[in-house]
Amino acid sequence: MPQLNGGGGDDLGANDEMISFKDEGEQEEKISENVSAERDLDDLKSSLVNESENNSSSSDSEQAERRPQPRPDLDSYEKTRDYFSEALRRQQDGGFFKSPHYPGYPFLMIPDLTNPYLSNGALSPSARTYLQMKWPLLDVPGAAGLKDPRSPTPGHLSNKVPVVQHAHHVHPLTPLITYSNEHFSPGTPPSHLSPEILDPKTGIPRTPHPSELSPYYPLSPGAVGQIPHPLGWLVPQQGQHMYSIPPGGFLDLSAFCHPTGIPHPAIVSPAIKQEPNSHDHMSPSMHSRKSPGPAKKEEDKKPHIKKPLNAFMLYMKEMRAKVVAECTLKESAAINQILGRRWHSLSREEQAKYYELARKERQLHSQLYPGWSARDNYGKRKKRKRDNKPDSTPEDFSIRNKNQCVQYLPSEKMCDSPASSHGSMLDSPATPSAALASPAAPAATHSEQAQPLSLTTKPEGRLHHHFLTGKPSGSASSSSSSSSSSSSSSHPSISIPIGTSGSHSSHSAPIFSRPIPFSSLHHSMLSPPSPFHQAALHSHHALFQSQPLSLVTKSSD
DNA sequence: CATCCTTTGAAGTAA
DNA sequence: TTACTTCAAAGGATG
Repeated sequence: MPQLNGGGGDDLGANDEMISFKDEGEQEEKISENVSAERDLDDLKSSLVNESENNSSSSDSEQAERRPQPRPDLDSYEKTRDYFSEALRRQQDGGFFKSPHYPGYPFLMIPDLTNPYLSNGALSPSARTYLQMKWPLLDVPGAAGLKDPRSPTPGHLSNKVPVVQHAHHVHPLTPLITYSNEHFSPGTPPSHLSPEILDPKTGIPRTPHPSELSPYYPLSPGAVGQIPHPLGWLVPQQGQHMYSIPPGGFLDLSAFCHPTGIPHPAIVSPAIKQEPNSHDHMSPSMHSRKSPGPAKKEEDKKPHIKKPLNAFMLYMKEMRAKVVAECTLKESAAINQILGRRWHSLSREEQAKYYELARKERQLHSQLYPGWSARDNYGKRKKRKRDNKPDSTPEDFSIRNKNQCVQYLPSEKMCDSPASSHGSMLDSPATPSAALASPAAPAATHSEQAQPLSLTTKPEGRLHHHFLTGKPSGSASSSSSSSSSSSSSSHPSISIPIGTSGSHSSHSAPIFSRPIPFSSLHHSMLSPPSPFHQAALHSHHALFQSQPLSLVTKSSD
């Protein structure tokens, strides 16, 4: 596996995270990434707050609360990481807990309870049961592993419930685990669970090496509780916990507590949103919860099978909690913007992971639901009215969007992008010029400002394909302006001719909306990401930088 | 209560 | 083939 961190890898991983929001002072980035990040977040928050303040000036309190505690999590990021590393090491040495590095990945999902793709009123899409296991795909200790070092502490564990299902906050990657295509065989009876490879010596389940592990381990609900879980905890997303603590569970909570002692913000909210219905086929105990309703009929008929999550969605699920924790933001729209930026700032390796996961999910999905087509879901969701009316002129775009002219994210101080100091990333940050160039910036009239941000990101939106996917997502071509804002999103598309070479049309090359400074092109993946790629890319690992994506771009002159 | 908002990516439809 | 739309998650905001 790609050893991303040769020794200092950890740091890189951490940096990645921290830098994401860097906006100004990239020069000092090295010096104070934390600070920078914090500041960024603060700005972000402030801006958001301001928004709300405008509406109602009540956020003082909010600000107040934020200030005092400048993201301890970040501060302790390193520590935490180390902490975990050490813990891991200990475990590997024979420690009782074999907790994986990734708090989130190591779980097995019990298929019975969970079809992530089934959702529908009656079927809770998300209720899932997990068992801990090693994440097959992410066995890249490097960046990935450190992804969430701050793993939240299980706020409240319950041994009463061997299987804690949680609704929305499922680990994003779990679905993959569940449906791992490679080993998935539709007909396989879920009876043998054998993920638990007992350590011959200790008798304690050890986490099998990915290679020896089938990602798909159907477990019967009953069995779940019996399997001694090494860890028994999971990184709750957004405050949820799903664990199954063995009766005798020696859960050394302290080990998973936030080193700082400061509870992970996410943990604060105990309110677990449980999907009311969750499963059609669930464990007996759960069954009692749900009374077969009328809905059932429909389900039987045609359960709503959700689309498999794409890479970004997977990423979102994973990171959302973190972002939420870091910021006081609550609005998903805002969070998503942040996530979008972070996404862009991810290194190739990291993105590749998600693409890979997404790919597998799709495969799995197709295996599970051979006949399913995305089309099936069309129209199920109320159609957004956002569609621009065809006739709407480009300027209209401002209209549609909204009502809320909320600028969710503050412009990251522009895109002065750090000049991409390192340009390494996939998206290499746009060169300032590019940003500037963006024509998009419609002269912002007030209304248009409504989405300043949007400009930001979206511009590329359809413009770029991901280097990894290589698949054209849309129109990259038209460079120009397209007039209409095409995308749904409302912003005029920016057509920034990509600088450098952009050209690569040839092999569907990824067209970065942003100039691609370096060779990225050259690895521009002709093919989907693979670990190998990652290795190749390794050299480029860079700190992610902020993304210029954004924001706003000032209007060009 | 339903939909919007917002993000990226995949897949669908229409031309 | 291109261009555009829809949906996937999420949860506060809005009508």
